[in-house]
Amino acid sequence: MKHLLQTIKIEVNKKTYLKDPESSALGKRIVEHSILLIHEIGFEAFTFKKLGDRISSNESSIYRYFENKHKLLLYLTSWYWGWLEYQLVFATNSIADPSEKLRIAIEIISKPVVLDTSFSHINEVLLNNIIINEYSKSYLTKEVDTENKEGYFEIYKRMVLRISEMIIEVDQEYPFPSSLASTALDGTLHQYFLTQHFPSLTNCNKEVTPTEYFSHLVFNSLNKNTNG
Amino acid sequence: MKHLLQTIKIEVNKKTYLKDPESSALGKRIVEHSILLIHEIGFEAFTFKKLGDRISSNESSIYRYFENKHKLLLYLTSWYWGWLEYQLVFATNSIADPSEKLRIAIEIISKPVVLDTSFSHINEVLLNNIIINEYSKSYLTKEVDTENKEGYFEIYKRMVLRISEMIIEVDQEYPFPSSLASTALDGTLHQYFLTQHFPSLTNCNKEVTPTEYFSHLVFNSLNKNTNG
DNA sequence: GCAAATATAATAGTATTACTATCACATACT
DNA sequence: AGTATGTGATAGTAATACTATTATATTTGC
Repeated sequence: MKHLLQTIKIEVNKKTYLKDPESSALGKRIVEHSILLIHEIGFEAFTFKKLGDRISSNESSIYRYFENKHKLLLYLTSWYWGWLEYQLVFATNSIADPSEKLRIAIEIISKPVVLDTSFSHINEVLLNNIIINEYSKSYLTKEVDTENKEGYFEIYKRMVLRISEMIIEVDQEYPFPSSLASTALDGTLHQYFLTQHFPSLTNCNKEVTPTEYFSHLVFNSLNKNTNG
Repeated sequence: MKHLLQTIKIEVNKKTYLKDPESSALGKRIVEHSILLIHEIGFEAFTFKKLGDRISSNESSIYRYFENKHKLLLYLTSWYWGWLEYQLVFATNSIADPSEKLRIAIEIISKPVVLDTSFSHINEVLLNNIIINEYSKSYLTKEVDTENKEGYFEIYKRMVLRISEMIIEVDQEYPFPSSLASTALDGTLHQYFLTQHFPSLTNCNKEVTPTEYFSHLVFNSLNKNTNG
């Protein structure tokens, strides 16, 4: 599996970058250290100037890779969802039983992220934290409809669609498969945020995982046999 | 009820403002038009200079009411949650049956907002839209822990706590009351956002309301009698 | 191994933002 | 009438979010 993964490149929408950061050492350093720096100071305080200083490179050089920090965020988040989608597909592909498949899917999207050595310049643990803290800022903008049309959220949408299809496989009668899938995906990020900053608003913690909560939530919604 | 409401003032944390905007005509105009302008151009593009131009007043005058636009957002969002909390308490207070109480609570937090004439300078419909599009930006910051300690999110937390308590009343055994309450509150905003911008990721629309979805979700999670 | 192409770095410059400070004027209150 | 308070106008600063230009490396193609 390691060998297989080494040859994999996560495909993100080419419009997120001007020049593919995977195509050069500087590009990879930009991505690597943007994750570290955004994690450290937050997306609002993050600037290309600061990143340039950090990697002993120049602001203008970074602008040759990314139009602006918003596009960089779109790149990072797309990469993350592409990476997670890969995990999802890999883990659920061979499972025949619909319930077991959905169970594993929920586990994949809600379990704590661990480092993946296949992508050495990307720290998936910190990137996951950036997703928790910054992802919604990538779509809560006035440009969301334009950018959606341009395909910047394709991978995320595909993730929701996949989970939604798994839900339908478990219960054809369930009336809200897309909503439940999007709630699980968005809700997971939210529950992790709450454990970090508003522990009184969640029951998730070191012992109780979001996976338990969402498994309970999803499976109790399904096969209620409302006609029976 | 109208009479009663007219004497009500929604109490927000005094630290959100330097001078109470309710205390003067200019203050009310600032609040009124900040809602219109943020709704129009989004929080990122919103500046005190633009707001000053809009109300034929001066940037510096607005700075006398609010330290910065982040604090103004905290003011607006606190006001909104305070207003919604009032609706919640008013609507559920006299209900004895725990299930019915919770049902009404879910309805209150998830139904479309309509104009409340009791607060003439505040357009609750547009404010609700600002909450949907901007609320998470008020806490997805590096300052969240400090600001949380300073009480800026008290009303929101109280809302979650109230709903969580109602959940417990319906099912003492349910292991995730806080998580379910926070999922319902945050999830509602998310589902409304999806209907507007990512309709393929939700089943909510003109016919199917978030209320139906979340009622189904919550009540099917409860009283599963896992020990039986 | 050298020229040409390309990538990167350095510098400068612009418009806007997010403020702070000062002063002038208007009104309100006593 | 005199003082306090609120508001408006102007100016100024540091930082941001870029763009443009030029210089200097580095790579590559022959």
